[in-house]
Amino acid sequence: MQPNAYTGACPTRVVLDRIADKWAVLILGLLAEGPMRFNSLRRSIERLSQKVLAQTLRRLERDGLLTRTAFPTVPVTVEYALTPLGRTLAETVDALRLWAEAHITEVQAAQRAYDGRGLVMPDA
Amino acid sequence: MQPNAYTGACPTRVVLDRIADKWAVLILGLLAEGPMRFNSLRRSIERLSQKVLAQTLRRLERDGLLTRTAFPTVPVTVEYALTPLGRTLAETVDALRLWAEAHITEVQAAQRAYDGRGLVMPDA
DNA sequence: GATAGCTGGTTCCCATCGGAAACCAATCAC
DNA sequence: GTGATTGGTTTCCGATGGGAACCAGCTATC
Repeated sequence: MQPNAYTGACPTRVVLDRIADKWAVLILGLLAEGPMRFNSLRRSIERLSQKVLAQTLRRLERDGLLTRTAFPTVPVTVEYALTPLGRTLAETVDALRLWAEAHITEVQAAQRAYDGRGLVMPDA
Repeated sequence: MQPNAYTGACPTRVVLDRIADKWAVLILGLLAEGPMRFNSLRRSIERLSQKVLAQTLRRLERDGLLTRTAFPTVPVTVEYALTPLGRTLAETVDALRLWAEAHITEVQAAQRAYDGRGLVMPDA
């Protein structure tokens, strides 16, 4: 049996749900440039709360995409780094972020055109 | 000013949040092969509810990624098709799905290893 | 002629999730 | 002793997500 994300029971769904995530994309994009520490990540990604950062990091660690290393310094230092597997994914998801940054103008123009048609808008 | 997804106020965030979405990835992947109708999409993507499909489609339409065309047949026929902009995105997000399908085995192995360490697991 | 089925949705309700803020231990600088 | 650092966890509440039911309008079947 080969994986097929369109099949509901396929475990690929779970993985896709994890990596098709705004915060995971941004975290992997940063770690692609080198290892980083918890608070450094938090300060680099605006509006990302500690709770969600911790959750996302632990899930990515569980999926074998990054490693968590704690150094017994004082205060404790924790470093997050991509695994080889994570590095292959980082290239893929970074393309998503780059697409968004490259086409934001076109998307915003489309939104204005859509909203101007006097229809009910999905959300703000 | 150039777009930067790491800045909280950047509109890129909103776009990234929309395209870094499990259902959007699967929908765009199907539409890349040609236009499809509402119920055809619904049947092709298992466990996707009507409500979420309708929501996702309308947001993608608002963002200028796909077009919605209703034909006055009986019963009414509604066709969804990618725009040129949506086509550029579809290639990018399809890479995500393909990554998930290609590396699912490694991810599952990592999960078993992580869970076997006797730690608290993030979730099931 | 009543029932079931198709089309493409919308609405209701509840569980889950996300985010803000508070709290934590331990240690250092002032 | 007061404040700041480290890397989190806990609490609380509002937003979000998904399942199921419902809708109109027409057709095909029994």
